Amino acid sequence: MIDLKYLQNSFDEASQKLKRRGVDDETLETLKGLFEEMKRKNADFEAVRAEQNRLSKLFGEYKRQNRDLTELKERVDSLKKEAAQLHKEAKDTQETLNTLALSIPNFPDERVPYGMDEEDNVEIKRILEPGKFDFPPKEHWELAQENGWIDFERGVKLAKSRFAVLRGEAAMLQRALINYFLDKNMQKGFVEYALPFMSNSDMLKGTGQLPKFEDDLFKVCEEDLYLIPTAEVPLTNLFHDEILDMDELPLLMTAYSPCFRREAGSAGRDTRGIIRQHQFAKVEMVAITHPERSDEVFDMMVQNASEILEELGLPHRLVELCSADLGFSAARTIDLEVWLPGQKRYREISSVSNTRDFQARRAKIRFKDGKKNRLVHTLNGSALAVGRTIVAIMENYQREDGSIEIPEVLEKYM
RNA sequence: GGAGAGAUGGCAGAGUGGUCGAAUGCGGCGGCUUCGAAAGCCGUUGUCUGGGCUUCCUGGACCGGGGGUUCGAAUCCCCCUCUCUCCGCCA
Repeated sequence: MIDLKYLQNSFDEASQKLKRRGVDDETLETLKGLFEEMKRKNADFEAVRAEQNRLSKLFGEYKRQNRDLTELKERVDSLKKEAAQLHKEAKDTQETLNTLALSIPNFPDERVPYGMDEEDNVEIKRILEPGKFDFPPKEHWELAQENGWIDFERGVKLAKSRFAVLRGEAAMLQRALINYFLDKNMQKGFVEYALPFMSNSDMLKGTGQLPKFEDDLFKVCEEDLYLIPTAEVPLTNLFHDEILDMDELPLLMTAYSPCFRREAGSAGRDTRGIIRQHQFAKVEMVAITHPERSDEVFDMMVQNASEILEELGLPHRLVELCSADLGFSAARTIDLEVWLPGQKRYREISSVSNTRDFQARRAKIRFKDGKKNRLVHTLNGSALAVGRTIVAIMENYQREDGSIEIPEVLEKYM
């Protein structure tokens, strides 16, 4: 959630920033108006309630002194009525305000380039040259077929479309990658967690998936539980509604999890292969930092993901997302895109975001700075998406006969 | 799934209608003591939010969540959620 005080005090600046993300001035005017109205109504209510409290205290005294209570009761009764009315109004306004505020995306960082769509993302650098092939490289689904690695039909039979089954070496490769990624992250100081793969709605509100993006989630019937779309949700919310000690920051956490996404708006996209599945494996990094240190941790996380790709021998590039392509909670995001020789293009394999205090405010994650409680910064990033890494290895390590080499760093994991 | 017990501050745990934002203990923080430490002693110590003459003063809200009774609710009533114990079932 954005800082409403900041919106109130620096409206022009704030609306300028959000306009770049497609939030119109009218919405922001409404939001600001509601905020001010809420404050006013609260003040009105509190004044009446203060008087009511004062008289109620008197009541006890009068009674002990055996004084006549009729007049006092009348006065406090009418105050009570008035307070109830004002309280209801204040609460209604608060709720309207809340609903609207929860739907506003984060302010983009000053560094974020302005853009209309993903075409306006800015490439920062390329790491490793794409390899040369003496034969036309195949796409991963062909290779999957030839090697018996992925069973698409039976995945669909077991669940529905966009589910697949990994078999034999492919399944082993997935297991190897998970272990390799976790080891790498731990070397960088991340602590490994094993987490619930379901979260309740409060947690999903904390990280920003709810209430706006419910359609993207799988919900468990009859329970207030959702399958997690990323381990970012449970990792970040580990410290939901907690006040941390400043000297335990930064908290660096990593976890493997399956990720479940309905891909509601993606009908028809990437229908072949396992680029876009309802369930995929991912190893996630999450950091909870002091607000002044989130930038350096961000760089470290991008560096870490890039290093892993480099060790795997996978050519990739870093892309700074433009304002239009930023995720809802992110102030800044760098995507890592891996080269797929079969598709002859770069595809997202990791995404590192700094949400600054946006999630922290929603999830109430704070730290003690002297006497004051301040909001932390939260960051998340994949290191890496396992399914897409398998795709990348298949396409980059394919031989002319269709067989697939295993990257050297993974040998001890297989 | 059946039966019962419970949910209070960082933790433990009192509080059954007003003077309770809440005893006490532990922990934390500050000080005294000490060469230093431990022990001991003294003091301090919840969160959110509004206002003000903004190292301080002051209003409101919060005792799992929601509603109700009452001039007044942590305390009484109703609903929900969660936790624990026992039994059953089960990886």
